[in-house]
Amino acid sequence: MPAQLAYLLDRLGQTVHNLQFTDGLNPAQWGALRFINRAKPATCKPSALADYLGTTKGTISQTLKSLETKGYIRRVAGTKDRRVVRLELTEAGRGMLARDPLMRLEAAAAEMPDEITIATRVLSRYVKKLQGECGLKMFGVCSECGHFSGDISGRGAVPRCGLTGEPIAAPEFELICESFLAATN
Amino acid sequence: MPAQLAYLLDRLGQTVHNLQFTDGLNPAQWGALRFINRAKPATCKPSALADYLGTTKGTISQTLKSLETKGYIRRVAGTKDRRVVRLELTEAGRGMLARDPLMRLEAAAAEMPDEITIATRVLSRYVKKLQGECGLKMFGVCSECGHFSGDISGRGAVPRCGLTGEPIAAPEFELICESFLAATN
DNA sequence: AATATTTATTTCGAGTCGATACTAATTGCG
DNA sequence: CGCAATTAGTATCGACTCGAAATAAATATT
Repeated sequence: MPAQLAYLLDRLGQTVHNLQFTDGLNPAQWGALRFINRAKPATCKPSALADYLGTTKGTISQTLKSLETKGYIRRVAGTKDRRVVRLELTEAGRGMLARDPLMRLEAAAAEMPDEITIATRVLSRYVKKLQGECGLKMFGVCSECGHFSGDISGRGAVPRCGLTGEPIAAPEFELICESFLAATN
Repeated sequence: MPAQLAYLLDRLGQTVHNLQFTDGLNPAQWGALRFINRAKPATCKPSALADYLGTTKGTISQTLKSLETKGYIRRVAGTKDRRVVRLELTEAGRGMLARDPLMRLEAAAAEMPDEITIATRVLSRYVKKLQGECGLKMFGVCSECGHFSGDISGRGAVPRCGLTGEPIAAPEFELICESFLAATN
């Protein structure tokens, strides 16, 4: 009874981990593909990915090397700052995401949609708190970001990032940004 | 919106994983300590642990070697079947469990007890289904086992395992058994 | 402009993981 | 009994991970 939640999340984490040894990839490599697919171009770089996955830059470097060898990503030298490396999915990499093993997590919830929807909402707040307490850097999309100002619908003020001051084009709203500021609710 | 749940569980799993690099141990080693601490003596053996964690016997062998070197467990040769190895925690190993990093999972839920209790119930069913679909062997305690018969309170029929036919002593009710049969509800 | 500091990434070594091959003990069966 | 099939665990190999040190480019300081 006391350690109920910890036990459950331990088992869940284990299962999620084990699910991801498919198609010759491992959890870190799948995580990298997902990140590159969903992050803003400016956030598509090794250091942001390391923060996102909570591992070290050294590990990420190896993970990316492996993915590049397998032909799923490209490492492009930065233009403005020549230290940064921009990460891109190849066509094969994009194709791979259609086989993402974590889609099974959605499938398993299909028969209990209502309850899962509620539990997901609670869990979402829980994960945020947990990440904060454990020093994991928080990532998120512009439309939920504390820096965001303007109107998504396009009829009001021009959507803009309060941090950089730059306007944000419509398709970028739902991409992961490393400068994400969690709303304080 | 579509991949909401998968994203959340991915992040959660990542966090749970990262939490467990403490005190010179890693997630697999912590998992092994927890298992040995909570499993029946007859279930405290490498093969059961491998099934429990969803890894291979080879990997477990190395995990146990590392834990033995560090002085947290003992490997005792079996008496009846001389192939099996019985695993035991040392005094140091028991002390280590007081520092289990997953206790932070409980701590993070302290401020939202009611909601988490509900979410935990839903999640519990979800994890069971997920484990079933993903071919992960299910483990559980006698008092929730399909093989169990008798009365826990001690006033009714003698508690007994329907598989082995053996009576079960009180403190064993809450220990993990490899022969666990999930109730079909 | 020269030097120091910071930032971004890679390289390296020790330890770990998953898959497979192997050894040893037990069981099944003729 | 005797020998194949099964089961439990260990050893080995290549790939991967962590953590620390090295490299390289940009920024700050003098």
